[in-house]
Amino acid sequence: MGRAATYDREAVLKAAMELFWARGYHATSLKDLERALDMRPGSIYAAFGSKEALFCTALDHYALTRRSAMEETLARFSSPLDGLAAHVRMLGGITGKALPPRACMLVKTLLEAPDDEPRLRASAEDMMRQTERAFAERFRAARDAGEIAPDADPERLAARLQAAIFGLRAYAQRTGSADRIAEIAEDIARDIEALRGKIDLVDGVD
Amino acid sequence: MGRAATYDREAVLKAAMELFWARGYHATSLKDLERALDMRPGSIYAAFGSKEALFCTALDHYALTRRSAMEETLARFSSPLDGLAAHVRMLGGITGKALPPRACMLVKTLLEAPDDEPRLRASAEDMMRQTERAFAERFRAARDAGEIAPDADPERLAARLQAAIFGLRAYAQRTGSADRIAEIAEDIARDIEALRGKIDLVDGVD
DNA sequence: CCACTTGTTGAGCGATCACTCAAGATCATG
DNA sequence: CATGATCTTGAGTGATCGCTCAACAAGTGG
Repeated sequence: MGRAATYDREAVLKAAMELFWARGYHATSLKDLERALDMRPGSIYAAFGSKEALFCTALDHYALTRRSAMEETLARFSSPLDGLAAHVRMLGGITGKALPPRACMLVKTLLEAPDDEPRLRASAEDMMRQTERAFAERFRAARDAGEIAPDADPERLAARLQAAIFGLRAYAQRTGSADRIAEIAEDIARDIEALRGKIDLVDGVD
Repeated sequence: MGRAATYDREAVLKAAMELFWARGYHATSLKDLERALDMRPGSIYAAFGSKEALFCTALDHYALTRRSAMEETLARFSSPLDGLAAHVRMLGGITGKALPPRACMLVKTLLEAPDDEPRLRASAEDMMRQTERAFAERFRAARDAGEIAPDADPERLAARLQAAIFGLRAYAQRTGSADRIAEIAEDIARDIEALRGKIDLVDGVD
């Protein structure tokens, strides 16, 4: 059935993701990719079609990786609120260890992509919306379980959480201080847990 | 004394800033700049030296503009805490009006600049540090005035606030909804004002 | 061993990149 | 008006961009 491919697609995608994540779309040239993937241009184009398509595939790979890490964390807690708080602490803690102190690749893509590159932008926006929806579902579950006030707005809480995480990760790229980042993550996590306290102000006065 | 320059340096810088802000450093070509500035390459290079130098100058212009807007807002309040809260509300409110729903240019630059472009990155980081220091000073003033708890950490609060603003602006680029952005800004502003309440938990129980 | 299919290679394509510089345009002054 | 100083112009520089494709390599089935 012809010659077998000599590269490991998973490993290649991971290398491409790492390079694009570190340098961004425009600042990454095919020469850089050839070196990082140890592939010649013909092979790259046969495997992925174009630089843009390769980037989108790498971005997908990134989103899937991060999403499964998040769901793993969330699943470890029966309380939705505790799960979300743990997720934020995880994001603040891994910086400098498993993850480089680098902003979210989706945010970097969103901020880098000009209006005339709609595919990259739309791809990043779409995955962000998915994550935000997952946040909203957890907040809704917390509300239904009576963890937070019944008049709490899950969508608003989800938007606020996502914005806070965007900021946390962007700030992580600004400073090298792992301690500061862990502090900010801790603050955000406590704000989530504090939603439990606000329920007392509403109907805990009986 | 020779020929006088035909362009208005202030207007040209503003146009360059707008273009770089919208499209980013790498995605902005000299052809784009020639069109936006209505200048030919020779004039651009005579006036600014290089694309990188022009970007840095435009970035300076951005930082100065935003910084003066911030100080104007802060000066309208005798309470440091109220000033900071108003600043955040201002950032959330102008989106879609005076300002486009676009992430902070400093953040965009920080996230776009790879490690081999240290000048852009260092420039953006430096201005961010200045803003963060200004935040810390206001929090310190609030503490000295007894507005917030005496054991509050101004630097930590400043870092958290800057991260929150980074996130707010990045999220603004993700969604077109001015209402959502205003809501998030309102949440952040209330968190700042709520620091006043926490003082009661410490020494307000007498 | 041959025919066939599929993967890899890398020189090289046209386009575009940031940038230069000799020539021309436009001032103030003599 | 002539001169000198300064600014503007835009064709053109070499380098690099993303990408192609004919030639070659390596596998399978007969």
